Amino acid sequence: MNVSLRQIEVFLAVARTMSFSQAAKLCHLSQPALSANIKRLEDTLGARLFDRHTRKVALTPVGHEFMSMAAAMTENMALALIRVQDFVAGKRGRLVVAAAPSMAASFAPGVIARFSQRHPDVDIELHDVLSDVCVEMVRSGTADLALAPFMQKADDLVQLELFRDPLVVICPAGHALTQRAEVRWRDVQAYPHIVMNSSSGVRQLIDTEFARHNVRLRPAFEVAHVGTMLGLIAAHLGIGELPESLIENIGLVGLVPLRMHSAAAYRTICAITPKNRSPSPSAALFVELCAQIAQQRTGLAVGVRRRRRTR
Amino acid sequence: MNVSLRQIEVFLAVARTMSFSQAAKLCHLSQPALSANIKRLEDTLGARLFDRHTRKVALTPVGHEFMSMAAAMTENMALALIRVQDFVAGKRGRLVVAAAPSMAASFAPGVIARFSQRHPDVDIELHDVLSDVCVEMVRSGTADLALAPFMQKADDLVQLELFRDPLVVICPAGHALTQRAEVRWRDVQAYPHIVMNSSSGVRQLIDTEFARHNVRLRPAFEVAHVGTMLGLIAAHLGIGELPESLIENIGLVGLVPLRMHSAAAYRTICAITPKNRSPSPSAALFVELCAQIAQQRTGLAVGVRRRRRTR
DNA sequence: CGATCTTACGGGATTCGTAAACATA
DNA sequence: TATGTTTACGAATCCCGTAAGATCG
Repeated sequence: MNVSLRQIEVFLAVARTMSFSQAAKLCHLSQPALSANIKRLEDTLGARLFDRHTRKVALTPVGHEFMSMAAAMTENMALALIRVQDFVAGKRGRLVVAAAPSMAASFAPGVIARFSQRHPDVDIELHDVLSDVCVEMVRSGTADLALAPFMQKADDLVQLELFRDPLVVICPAGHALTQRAEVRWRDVQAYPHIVMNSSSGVRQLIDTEFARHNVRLRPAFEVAHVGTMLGLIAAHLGIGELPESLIENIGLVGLVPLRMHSAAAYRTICAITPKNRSPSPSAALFVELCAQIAQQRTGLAVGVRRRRRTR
Repeated sequence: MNVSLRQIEVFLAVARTMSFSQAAKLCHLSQPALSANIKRLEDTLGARLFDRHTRKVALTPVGHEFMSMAAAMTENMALALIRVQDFVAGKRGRLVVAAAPSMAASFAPGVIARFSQRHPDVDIELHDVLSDVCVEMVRSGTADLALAPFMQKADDLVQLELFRDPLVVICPAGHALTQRAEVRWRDVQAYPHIVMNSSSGVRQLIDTEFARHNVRLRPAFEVAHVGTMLGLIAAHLGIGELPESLIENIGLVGLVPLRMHSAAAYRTICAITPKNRSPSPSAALFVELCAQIAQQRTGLAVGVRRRRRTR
């Protein structure tokens, strides 16, 4: 028993116009072709759907029954297809974003705001977790994408580079370093350090950089939270390095951020997606938007400098 | 945008088996043909539904979305088709039967009982109205069929003859006529008559028969209801003719029914349906059952006579 | 006679199956 | 290498449109 959607459509046209020839025009079919469609449908159902008299066409009882079914069916199908199309267009759906703490605090909110504005029917879920967890969520499929620093040796991931997130040295206001024109790793070495504990991505970056410059790290305190670090620094118990993004939206009271001179003192922030799985359309659009905003952000920074110059 | 039911079916097979080749077997298709189906579906939707790796197949997010839609759609379609099939098979539906008073009191209930037993999901509506109204209900489509006496000049109706409903003369017990071996119209003439008023089908039949036998009707009373007639007869105010069916299920107290000798003293009871409109399947089955039961009824009547003879 | 549905038949698009190519564990 | 999907191509099928036929007002 096979009833095609086309047959249902044709049937409804006849039922509405009560005429084979008019229905044929509506369906862009020749009248005999439409007749054949109805005939096939009637054959498969095993009953006549229309009583054909010479001048008029009328629904049989079976026709009436079939019509209520057919109308509901086509309506459902149309609605369902629109739903799927909206999903494909990224207008609808659910999007799970995993963001490293620094991104969750700085870059992600802006992107999410723009995205929600453009795609109000996409439910967005933001997980602010450590970089490693971000990547793990992407790998396991728990998250559609992650905003996190670049990961070495991750062949199963697509890591689209968005922008560089430089490290800054956080000092108490009036600290000796604030007098310097530029800060180098060896300048920093002299002072006691407040660092994040080793599960943090920032800590790993700092360890690498210290090692690369043959500078020894002197951790005065190992903390888990940024607030703790800032508090300790404000109390003159040491200085610390943080990604610029992490303090981007924080008002520093009695603290000064200093750019590092080293060109390598940055993390590359990426939009990370699984390589072997297709992204959801909304995820793809989200990544695209991330790239756009990252570009604008870089461009704007340059623009600001120019403005300052021209003043 | 055109998605066929076959494509949905094929898609679901792949989604369930997570394998193109296994799904091809389920769908009785060659594997390349199935691949082509999926490809076409993906093209019309504008998105991949499966991620194909060499060893395994996985649903994309769009695939997941489409699956929930597709599963619901096929399920609805299957249920709806079953509903229609049940309707076509007469297992389900609504059946409006118009029955002349005599039929509503005698023949119809038995048929309806049998029919309801066989087709419990058919809602039956019985209208016990005068013959003329019965026919009008069939003509207008208010009723699916009528059980009523044969109508002259009704080319727009199909009148399937079911059985003959003979007239009987109702006399008070001990009435002179009860002595006779057989009752003829001219025997009846001598006595005052209780008749139904002229809107009744029975009255029309009696008038015709009296005229045909050149016998004059002497109406002592014209009544509207059978009960009234029986009461008047019981009070020895006259005698009357009624179709046998009308008194079939009534206990006659102090009254005697006598068969008329005349072979023409009967009404032919028909199942009446419209000629130009297809009947609903349940109506057709009902008519068929009427014919069967009518046949059995005639057969049984003969059987009873035989039994009496063999005693 | 005219309007309308049905039947008959040739042409074209779609879809199928076989065979070969391709990709990955 | 073995398993499983994709591509290529000839063939069968299905479906459509034109033309002729049938029926009723």
